[in-house]
This record gives sequence, structure tokens and C-alpha cells, in this order.
Amino acid sequence: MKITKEAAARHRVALLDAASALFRERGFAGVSIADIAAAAGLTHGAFYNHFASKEAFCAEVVERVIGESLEFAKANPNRRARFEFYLSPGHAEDRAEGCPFAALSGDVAREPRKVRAAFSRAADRLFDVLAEEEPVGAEPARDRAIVGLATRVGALMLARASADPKLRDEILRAAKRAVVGPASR
Amino acid sequence: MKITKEAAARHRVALLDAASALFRERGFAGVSIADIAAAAGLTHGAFYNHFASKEAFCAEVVERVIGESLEFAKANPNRRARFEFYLSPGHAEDRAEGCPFAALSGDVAREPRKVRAAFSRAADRLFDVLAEEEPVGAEPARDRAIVGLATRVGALMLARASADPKLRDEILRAAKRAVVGPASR
DNA sequence: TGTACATCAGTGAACGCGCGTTCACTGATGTAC
DNA sequence: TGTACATCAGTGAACGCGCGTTCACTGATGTAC
Repeated sequence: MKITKEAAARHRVALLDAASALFRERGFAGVSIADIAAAAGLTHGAFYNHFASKEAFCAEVVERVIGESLEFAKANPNRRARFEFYLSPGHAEDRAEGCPFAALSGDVAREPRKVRAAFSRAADRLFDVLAEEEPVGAEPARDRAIVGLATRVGALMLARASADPKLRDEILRAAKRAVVGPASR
Repeated sequence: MKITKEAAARHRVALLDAASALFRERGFAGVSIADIAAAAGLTHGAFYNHFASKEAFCAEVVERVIGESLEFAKANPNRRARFEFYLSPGHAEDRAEGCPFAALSGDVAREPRKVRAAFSRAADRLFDVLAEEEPVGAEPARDRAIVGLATRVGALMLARASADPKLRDEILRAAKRAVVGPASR
């Protein structure tokens, strides 16, 4: 049956939001169109009224989800607190709502150009936002922002891939000390 | 037909070696048993004479592939040269033969415990090898080894996920400067 | 404002396809005599 | 050393299953009059 334009628009957003969490949790290949539609309260057929293909949809989700991190960084200007949260066991366990770089960059690297292009655009904007918060220093602020993100992302990914909780905590603690300084334990 | 024990043993290794490259290139889910068997010169039925399931096989591949990195690190004791190679565009393009952490840790995080346990064991050994090469310093050598690896892995993954070659190079260059020092460009 | 009808978002059956895994079969190997 | 036969690695058809995508159909919406 036909529904109002407003309801249809809400459904489109619901599909993107549902996929945003599901993709981070299980990867692009680990989530089916039917899963996404069900999480948004629809059936799989409806999906194709909103998006041309899974690939085009993935690209849109990637851009959206990185855009959200950017908003999160802006909304939480206390870098130290943000970095401590980033390298906390809680964040390591919550892939679905956590950092999209740590959850998806391994997957994105194997996706078609369209998805990687969306990633590039969004990452480029995030680097600028992070660079603005960098303290004054010798090296270019944007370079330091990139390297800092790389360290946090790499540490979180290594921690998440480890089954042994001791190793997991060791990785997170080592990165936390390097990133926010030894004072904060 | 039956074949010699030696040939069977060679086939087993050929399956592991073929998967080692294929998994790094396309991820666990992106490679089928038939793909692996074909790359090893066999048909898919033979696979199950050597391994109980894809999951058990993945765990074995993970342990093997990280063990190889460990050998690579030992065989190339010039850290600076190794790190420069690690953050080179060539390595960013060659996933199949490159660092297994950068190629697989995103995938491993979503695999069952058995695979993550194999990852943990192998990573733990690598951290010890890397710690031994760390110069003397205030922070514990193993912590510095872990954080250094996290930075390299994170940077390589972010670079690989970017479609834009300019952004890719910027990430690699920034990380290289932070890791090996500004002197080497 | 009220009516008639075209529009189009959502539904669910159906498509072809590739997956992991199983299994009956083959025939060279390796062993018992 | 030679022969007979049990073993078992490899083959390829077959299994049930879930995937992305398509499509005929439904019926409320929104528009033309």
C-alpha cells in the first residue's frame, strides 16, 4: 500500500540507521538486506524502493556513520576524556555504537571504489576537525591528528581481535598511556 | 585415488598457504573452500580430508600467517627499513603478501573464539619479538612495541580504505614521519 | 469541499546463484603374507 | 621379492540454505476535476 511521503522518508532513514549499527557489529557481508529491513521494521522488498543496490547503500551508510563520529568529536571537545573512552574496555566491546573506523576500515578496504570514495571524503573532513583541536607543535597539526587516530584505531582493532582478556587490556592500557600520558594511569 | 603420505602432507600445506594469501586479500568470508582448494590445485572435497571445518581452518591460517610475520621481523632486523617498507604505497597495495594484522584484524574480531584465540597467541609472541628490538627508554619496551604496531597497523588500514590517492599518501607519509622520524622524509 | 482515479511504497513469492558440507565412488598406495 | 587386498586422499554430484535482486500485486495517498 502507498504511505505518506513523510513515512517513506522516515523509513529511508531507519534503514540507514539500522545498517549503521548492524554493519559495525557484523561487517557489510555479515548483514543481509532482509536483516536491515527487519531492523527498520520493513520487509526486504521495500529496501529497493529507497536504494539502487547494497553497494550504493553501503557507500551512503559509510559517509553517514563517519559524519556521526565527526559530530561526536565536536560535541565532546574534551580530548583526554574522549581518548580515554576510546581506549576503554567498554568501547572495545561495543562495536555496534563505537568508532566506525575501527569497526569498518578493514571491510571498506575491500569494497568497490564507490564505498572507498565515501570513506575518503568523510575521513578527510574528520582529519580537519581533529587537526583543529591539536595543541601547537612542531609537526603539522593535521599530520599529528592522522597519526593519533591511526594509533587509537590500530590499538582498538588489535584489542578487539584478541580473545585473551589480559592481552586485550594490555593493548588498551599501553595505548592509553601513550595517547593521554602516564598521569591518567 | 590414494596418494603418498608425503603428497598428502604437501597438499595440506598448500591449502594453508593458498588461504594465507587469499584471506588477506579478500577476507575470510570473501574466499570459499572451493577457491582455496583450486588455488592449491585440488577440488573442494579434498579440503575436508585435512580440516574439520572452515572455522578450524581459519584459526590455523591465522596462527600460521602471524607466525610468518614474526619470522619476517627476525629476518629483517633493520627496524627503520622495515617500518619504511611497512608504510610504503607498495605495501598498501599488496594485501595478499602484506601484514596479516592490517589485512585480517578487522575480520578476526568478528570470528568465533577459536580464531581469536589463535590470533591472541600469535600476537603475544610477536609483541615479545618486537619488544626485544625496542631501544632503551622510560616506558616498558613491550608497551612501546604494542603502541608502535598499533600506529603502523592503523595507518595502513586507513590508507587502504581510502580511494583518494592523495589522502592515502598523506596518511602514509604522516605515519612514516611519526614512526621513523622526520629525517627520512 | 467531494469524488474518481493515478501513483507508488510496502509485501512476499520467486529467480538464479554460490556457499559449507556430505558422501558414494575411484584407484594408487602401503601392508600383510 | 612377489602377490592380494585393505586403506584412504582425491573427485564431483548432491544436500539444504541464505543471499541479492526482481516483480506482480495491494491499497492508502495525493491529485485532478
